[in-house]
Amino acid sequence: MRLRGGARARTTLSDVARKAGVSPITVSRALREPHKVSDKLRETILGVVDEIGYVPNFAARALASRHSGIIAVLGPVLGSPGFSPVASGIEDRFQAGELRTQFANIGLDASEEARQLNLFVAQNPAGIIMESVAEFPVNRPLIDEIDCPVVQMMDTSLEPLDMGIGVCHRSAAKLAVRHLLSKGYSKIALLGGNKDIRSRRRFEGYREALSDAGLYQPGYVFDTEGRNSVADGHSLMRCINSRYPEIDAVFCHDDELALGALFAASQLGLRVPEDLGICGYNGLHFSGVDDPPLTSVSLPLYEIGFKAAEMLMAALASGERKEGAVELEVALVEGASTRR
Amino acid sequence: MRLRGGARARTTLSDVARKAGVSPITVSRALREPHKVSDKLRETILGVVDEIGYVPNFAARALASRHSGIIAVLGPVLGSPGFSPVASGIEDRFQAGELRTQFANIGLDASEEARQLNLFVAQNPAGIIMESVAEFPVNRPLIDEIDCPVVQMMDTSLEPLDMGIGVCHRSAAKLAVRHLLSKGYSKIALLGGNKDIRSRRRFEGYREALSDAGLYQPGYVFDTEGRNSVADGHSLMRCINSRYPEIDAVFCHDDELALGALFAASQLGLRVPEDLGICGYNGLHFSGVDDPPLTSVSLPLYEIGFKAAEMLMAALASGERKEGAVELEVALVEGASTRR
DNA sequence: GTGAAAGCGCTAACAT
DNA sequence: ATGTTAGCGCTTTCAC
Repeated sequence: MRLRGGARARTTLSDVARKAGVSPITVSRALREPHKVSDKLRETILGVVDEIGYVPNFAARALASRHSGIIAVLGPVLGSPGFSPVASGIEDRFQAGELRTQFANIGLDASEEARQLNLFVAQNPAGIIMESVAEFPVNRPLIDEIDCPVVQMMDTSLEPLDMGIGVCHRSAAKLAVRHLLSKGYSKIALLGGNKDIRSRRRFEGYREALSDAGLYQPGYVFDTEGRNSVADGHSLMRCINSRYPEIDAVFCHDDELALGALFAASQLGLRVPEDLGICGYNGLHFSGVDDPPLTSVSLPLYEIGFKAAEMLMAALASGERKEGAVELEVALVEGASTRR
Repeated sequence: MRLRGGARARTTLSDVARKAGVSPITVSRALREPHKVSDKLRETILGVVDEIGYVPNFAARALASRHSGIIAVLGPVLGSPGFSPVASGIEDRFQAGELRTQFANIGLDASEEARQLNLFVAQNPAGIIMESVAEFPVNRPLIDEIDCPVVQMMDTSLEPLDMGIGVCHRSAAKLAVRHLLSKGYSKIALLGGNKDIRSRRRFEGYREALSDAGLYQPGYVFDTEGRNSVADGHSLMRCINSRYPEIDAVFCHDDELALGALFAASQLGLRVPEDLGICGYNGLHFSGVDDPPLTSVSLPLYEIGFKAAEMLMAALASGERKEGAVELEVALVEGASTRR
């Protein structure tokens, strides 16, 4: 397989230098550190760059400078609605800087996490922001070896690797369940899986809150199979209703599951919130599609992304791998799906 | 800002070579073209690689070999449900190869398309797969300059750049509208924007089909504002109902808009399909959340992605930039939202 | 403020 | 099947 392109040689820094009558390094400076070059020269150089359409070669740049300018962002479900605000936060913070972000999906598998980490290490990333899926710090040694700052996102319950920012999923889940209890619901199901560490923390919070009230029922925990959360919530809710008609509230692992549950309830003739209380997780907005509007645990998703980026930049600026985890607050936003 | 990592020097190919008692190029071959190295040597070398934890430096590799091994995938809304099967098709085809795919969002803006193309050119991609958003081939000169094969996805109505694969959105839209007409609907609205070239093709198909029947009404075309299609469909449908209660069917730009319209209809007390026919676009599955199940124009999304990747690999194997567009079939999948 | 020299880590091309 | 040589295009370091 011929992976190279055509015969046409790309223009290089030297081409620009020759045409501008300066040395290559001056062109390099004009492009990366304009203030270090005299106004006159800079103007000439940038003119030539434009004229001959010079595009820098990132591989050469990365090789010579020992950094690629890439910030690697690793997460389990980058395409999910819940991740989207996080990504926006990250991109907004890096906006207009010299760093480029690159996203990679690691699914729910610690070994894929390791594989992707290795792929990025090969690229000398400037930094890594990750939402780890490993329950146990199996990839800890790998991360320790990495020559760049690492920010661990989303979950503060993990043993921190370098820097961390997130929420406590366990207490967030407790908050949700206690809210349901305070509204008079008592047979409360959990919808959605034991899939990764954050899910398990939510499960723990759910179990603790119910155990405290003497109402925990292992049979009321329902795992999802697929990834299309709305449809999952829908089918799961139907299944719950047929097998455990006594259940009077559901706490869902994410808002899409909750939305699916809401649709199913409506089709089953269950009144929400009278017959069934529904509480979601993440605090997404469905602009009226959810009728009644869903109660949800609102996470500062955008802020997590933004601050993760900020911590990374601070570490890069100082040149140190700092330690320290930041925990942000969550809030229960009461809609109409739990009011009674 | 110190972008470099810590002081620890990364192990290099030469380190491996020294330890294994061979020359660097032999290590390089053992890693990339194992069959060219004797079994014995290969075993020794891979042992050393494992032992000292050698990770190749992609920048050096890219610089020396003049290709980065990256396949750039550019599209307007990579996170959308409609794009997801396309991405799977692409990734499945490249699975286990030496090429890595890298995705980038270009939004709905031809200038962002140009910017991203330039960013990738700087990385010497092995190939590019793109879903262009430019109505006019403004980026054509840029693409002509690119030293690698380019596959244009989704829309066969564009002047082909190198290779193309997709469907004819105009006739697909016609198919949908004719279906609605055949079911006895006559006041048919169009939901969803004039945002990119594919949207406009659908609009053209819609207009043609209705004009042929003498039923085209410019006022029945409704543009969306936002990106959250379900919510958009929902609010737009409510607005349509209040302003044009006579409308008896809607053809939606995508299935999520259609889903939103379906929810709104149900809340408005409109019976689907009796009072209102709804037809979507893309052929996604909502597993029972859509009740009644939506009629939709089904596109071979996965196949488009898979074949785009295939065309690219064929071009790489032959070393030529081939020309030629492939048009795939679409099908109208009748649900219960247009049956009457 | 500008330049010369050296080399980042790897692979292509050409030996042997 | 393995090695030698040269160089990819840029940035670092140090000199002026």
